[in-house]
Amino acid sequence: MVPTPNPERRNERSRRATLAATIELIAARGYGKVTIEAIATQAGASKQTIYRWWPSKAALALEAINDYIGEAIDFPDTGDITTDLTTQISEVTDLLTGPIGTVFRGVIADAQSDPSVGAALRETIIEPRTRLCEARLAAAVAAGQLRADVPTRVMVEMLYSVVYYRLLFGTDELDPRKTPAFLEYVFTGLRPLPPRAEP
Amino acid sequence: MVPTPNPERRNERSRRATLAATIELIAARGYGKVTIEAIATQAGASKQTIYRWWPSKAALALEAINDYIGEAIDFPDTGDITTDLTTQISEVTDLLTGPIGTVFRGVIADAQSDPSVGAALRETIIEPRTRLCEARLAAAVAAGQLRADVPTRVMVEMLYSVVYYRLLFGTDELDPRKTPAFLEYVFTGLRPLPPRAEP
Amino acid sequence: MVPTPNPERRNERSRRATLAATIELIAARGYGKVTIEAIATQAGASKQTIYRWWPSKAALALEAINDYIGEAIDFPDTGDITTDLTTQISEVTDLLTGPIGTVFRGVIADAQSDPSVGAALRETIIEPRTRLCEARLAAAVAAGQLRADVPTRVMVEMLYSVVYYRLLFGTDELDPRKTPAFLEYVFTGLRPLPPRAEP
Amino acid sequence: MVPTPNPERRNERSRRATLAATIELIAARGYGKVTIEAIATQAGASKQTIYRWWPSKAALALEAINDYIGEAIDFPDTGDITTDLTTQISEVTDLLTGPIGTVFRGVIADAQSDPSVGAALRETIIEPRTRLCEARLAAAVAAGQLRADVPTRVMVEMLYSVVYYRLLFGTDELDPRKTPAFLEYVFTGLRPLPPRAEP
DNA sequence: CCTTAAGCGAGACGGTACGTCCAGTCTTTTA
DNA sequence: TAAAAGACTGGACGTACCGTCTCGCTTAAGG
Repeated sequence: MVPTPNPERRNERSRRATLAATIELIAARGYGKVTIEAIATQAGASKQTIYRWWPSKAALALEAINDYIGEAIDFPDTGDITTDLTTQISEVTDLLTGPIGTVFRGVIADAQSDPSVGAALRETIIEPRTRLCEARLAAAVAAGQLRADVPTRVMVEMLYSVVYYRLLFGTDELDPRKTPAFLEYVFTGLRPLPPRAEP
Repeated sequence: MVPTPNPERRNERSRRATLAATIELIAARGYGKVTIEAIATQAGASKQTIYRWWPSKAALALEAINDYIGEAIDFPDTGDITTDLTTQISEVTDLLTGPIGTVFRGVIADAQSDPSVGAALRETIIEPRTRLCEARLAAAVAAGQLRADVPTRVMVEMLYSVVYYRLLFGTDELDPRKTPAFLEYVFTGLRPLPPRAEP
Repeated sequence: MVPTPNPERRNERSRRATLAATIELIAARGYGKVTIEAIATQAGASKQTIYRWWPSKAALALEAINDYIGEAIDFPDTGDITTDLTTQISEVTDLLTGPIGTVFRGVIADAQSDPSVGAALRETIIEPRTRLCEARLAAAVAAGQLRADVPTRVMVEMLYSVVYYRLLFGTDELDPRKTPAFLEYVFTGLRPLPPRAEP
Repeated sequence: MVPTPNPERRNERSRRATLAATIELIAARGYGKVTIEAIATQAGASKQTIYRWWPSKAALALEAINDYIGEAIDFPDTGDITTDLTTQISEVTDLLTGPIGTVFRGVIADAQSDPSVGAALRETIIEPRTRLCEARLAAAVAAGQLRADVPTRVMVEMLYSVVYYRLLFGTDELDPRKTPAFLEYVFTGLRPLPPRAEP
């Protein structure tokens, strides 16, 4: 590593080229087959410059993702939690179906062996978005649209974990069109539906 | 690789030592920091012998896991699906909290870059157990304990994906004691509970 | 470095190719412009293999020289020290005019910064040949052809240092035809010659 | 390199500090272990400034040597060539025993790979001093103290090459007290001394 | 019983990428 | 406009593993 460089003097062109090269190469060859040397070459940067600003390929990929998806997209709030979650989960599913999905899978993979990657992953991606989602869910609870006795954090996990399960295990297709049905299952539960009251 | 070795002449002692070394080393140092050379040394085997029987570290780890957990544990069937799933999910959670969890996370990580690892993972671990679970769920559906209009495959994902989410992201503690409450959420759904009918 | 490899299992073909590549490349590009990577590539060897057997480029070059010039050429002994030294010094001059000269200059250069190279240079090249020369000079002293009050080691230095001076500084041409005159100067000294006795 | 800087605006303090740092660091760590970056840091100069005025570490070292030893010391002329050479060679030996010796060895080393360093070395150090020495030797020849049929350039080499041989190979100690005996060998030659005429 | 062919431990090999270091250039700021 | 500071490209360094390859040694089977 390099001793505490000065961020003000950083070359922005080199930074952008490096992050772009990271996504391009990973999307094209797969995370595991991309080396830092290849990224450096593709970006027209030197390895030293990369190591000056990022400690690992995973850190690079993580920043590339964050740059790509931009500011923490505000959670939609139309007043109806079902509508809003459908929108949101579909968007996430869409995103993970494209090149970012490949990059993301690689970062999650590296996080399994490198705790600092796991921490960075949680801090820069998972937790901020989880908190936004929790806030929206809390509002829905307050509006009487959701149970008050289920921790919002657990709700978030119930809503999103299936997406990651499919992303990582490849057992089922990631398809935004499945979102509404899935949400209905989560909201209504798996118990048999009671007979509708007759009018 | 070596051209089709003869499994009958295989040295069982060497095989066991290798699988044991795999789990020990991965549990001790983490999946990513364990090399095949280290496993060979620890097992008193030669690298050649390992490559003769396993194509990759992930394949080795996968077989080590399967050997460790033994026969596909039959899904319990007490007649009550809640009881049975509580038992089963708690057991899985327990397992993934120990050394096998570390090995498993490594295999999942490698599966993200190597499709053949993904396939092997699904075929030897995920799918067989998923099918057992689906069968039990189908029985519960038939017994009127679960909705008939939700694919059992989706039910399995809803029940287990949260465990893997926590395992891989480390956002929440893996704790078997949380299983009953979680099951209640999944079965009853997140909508507010209707007021109990007065007696 | 690699932990004490077993010389018996060494690949002789690889060793020869590496030493040959060393001389070829240094002769073609100059010592300083040759990298170990280039030698490895040219020899069809891997860097690791080179580092397994040689600690540095200089060590490689030194062994290449020794292999090239073969066994310590016995010092000639015709009975006449002038004849023998003429032969010997001319041969050394010839050798240093060719590719070996370039390699040799590089090793001497590295010896200035790396004491272990200096030691190896003395032990494998300088000292063995110095001792052979001293032995021949001692015989000449015993035969009354040379002064007995000058240490043979100093004689060796007086006889050979000019060759290295010219090799390293490039102040004067290295030309074997200059050897007889030079020897006459060293043997007779720089003082004016006394007038010959008339017959 | 920078296109022809204006020497008049040069910062003399920076120049001195750089040359001083060069000698200090090389004396302390050895020529090969000193980098231009280290010299810049030690001198409180920037790398750019160093590259503006010197093309290489060797050029820097060469100028440092020349600054250190000051004006080309005039060759002494007492009328007796033996006395004068003893003085001169002893001084050179003394100089090369100290820090300048280490710097000098480094420059000679670099000259083996970089012809421009060799040229600079000859032009700024070797040749000027050689010419002074040749002039003194020519005077001695004219005075009948030395042979007229030996080129003075060869005499210079015979007188000084042994010093460099010992400096570069480290085969023998550089000791000014050995100078008189050595001179006697060179002047009288290695042939056995004829019996002194009886009085 | 004795060959013989396979699996085995050992470890050297060609390769690839690692993360570091320094050369030499370029840019920004200060005096 | 020189100089200090230091980020930059480029490229070699020496290391670590990969997956392949010989090499003897052991071991079980078949002639």
